[in-house]
Amino acid sequence: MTLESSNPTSSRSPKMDANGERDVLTRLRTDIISSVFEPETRLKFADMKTRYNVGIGTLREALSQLSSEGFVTVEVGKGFRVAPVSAEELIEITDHFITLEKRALREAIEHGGEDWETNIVAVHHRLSLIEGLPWERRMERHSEWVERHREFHESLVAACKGKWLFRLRSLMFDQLDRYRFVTKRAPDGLGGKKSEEHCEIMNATVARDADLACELIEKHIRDTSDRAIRLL
Amino acid sequence: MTLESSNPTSSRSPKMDANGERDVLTRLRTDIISSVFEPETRLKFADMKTRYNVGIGTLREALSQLSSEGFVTVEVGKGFRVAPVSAEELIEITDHFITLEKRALREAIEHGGEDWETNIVAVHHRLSLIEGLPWERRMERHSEWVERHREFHESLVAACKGKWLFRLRSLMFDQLDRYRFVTKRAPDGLGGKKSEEHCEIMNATVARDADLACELIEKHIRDTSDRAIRLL
DNA sequence: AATACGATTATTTTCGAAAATATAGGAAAT
DNA sequence: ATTTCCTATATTTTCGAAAATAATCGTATT
Repeated sequence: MTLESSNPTSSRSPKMDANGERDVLTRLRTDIISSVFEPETRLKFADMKTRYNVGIGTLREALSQLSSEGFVTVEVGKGFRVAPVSAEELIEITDHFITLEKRALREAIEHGGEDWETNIVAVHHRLSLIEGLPWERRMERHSEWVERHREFHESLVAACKGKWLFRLRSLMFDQLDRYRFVTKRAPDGLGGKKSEEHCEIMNATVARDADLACELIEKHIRDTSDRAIRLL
Repeated sequence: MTLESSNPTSSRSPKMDANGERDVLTRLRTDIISSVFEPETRLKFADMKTRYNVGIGTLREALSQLSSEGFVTVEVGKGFRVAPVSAEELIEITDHFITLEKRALREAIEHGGEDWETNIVAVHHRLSLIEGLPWERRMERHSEWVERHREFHESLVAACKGKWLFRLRSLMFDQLDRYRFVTKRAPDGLGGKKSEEHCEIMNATVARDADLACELIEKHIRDTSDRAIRLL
């Protein structure tokens, strides 16, 4: 069995269309997360149609799903907008995410098997390849880093029993990602620190030290969120 | 200011279409919650189109939203199905809901004003009008009871600060509702007990006794869920 | 019998035209 | 100048036809 096939079912399947392009739902979500559209921006069908090269119906479907996920707001008869952001909301999302992530992590540590462990190490390695790069290179591949970072955190909790626990924590993670993005530009010099933290989290998790892993991950998330709050 | 206009913004707006009919998303969700379709049933567009008298695109939009909410599953190229149910999932949903509802209730008790209080009393009264009926009458108006019961629980936490807290707890409430429905037929004789519990919960909440209110509501939810688990 | 293949049917998915609705602009009335 | 009403424009929303895909069934081959 290859590592690839042992991958836990991901919350977001790749969903490539016939041409090998990511589908419009995924692309739109990525664009909102990475602030291609400012908060409150109207998402007109005419524009979106040309931008993503899909029909109106397909767009509506994607947009209404994103409204369920909280990325866009909808006012009947007046279309869709990118959801607003606020420091207050970031604080709340951070809080929920930490609670859920810690619960999920404990469950995963309790139930995870060898495949789960192995996957964590593999995914972490891919992440570290980018995090080890000098600042400029890292920035070039930022969108890739975002994806690897998401995969890493997901791999940690992939073995958690609760389906809804996983689902809710993933919902909150994606929301956090959007906020995390505002800190992208700041040339922190924290790259190294973050990379170290990821390593420590991985070690504690694989060593099945739930208390330590939870403590580390809480601090890790809280730190980055606090940074984002100050920049908001 | 009338009571009606002081109503807190509901998570689910009525969304009537031009003819005064509830929209397809709402109707479909209600039908799934109330087990009109068995779990795992395929939801074919041809059938749904005639049943709800809407176009295919509109249906797709509704169905993909319901998949975000967890009511239907989707397999690309093979359409939509009613999500499965299991005792295991019910246990998990109950657990999440209790956690969220208690947090939300504390926040609401802390921040709620006179409008919030008044609305609770009003909505509770409407609920009690049905719950006071003899068993047979109650069964006739069961779907109405479901709606009133939803409104009652929502009114309790309506003043909670956290938008996402409210959102997540509503998500879980709707899922619970689906499971709650399997207990409909059972002629329990618990109607009176439930009605009493609702009254006590209201009293504790309006009296701002957060500890008591949380204790009562936890017991209230746990009891009904346990009943449902046994019947599953 | 079992398998593989191709043709037929059933179903989903995509798309843009048409209907419904909201917005903007401009003339008339106060 | 402000409001009201009508017209023109812009935008959303709905719908079913057409394309793409999956399932079914019968026939041929081993």
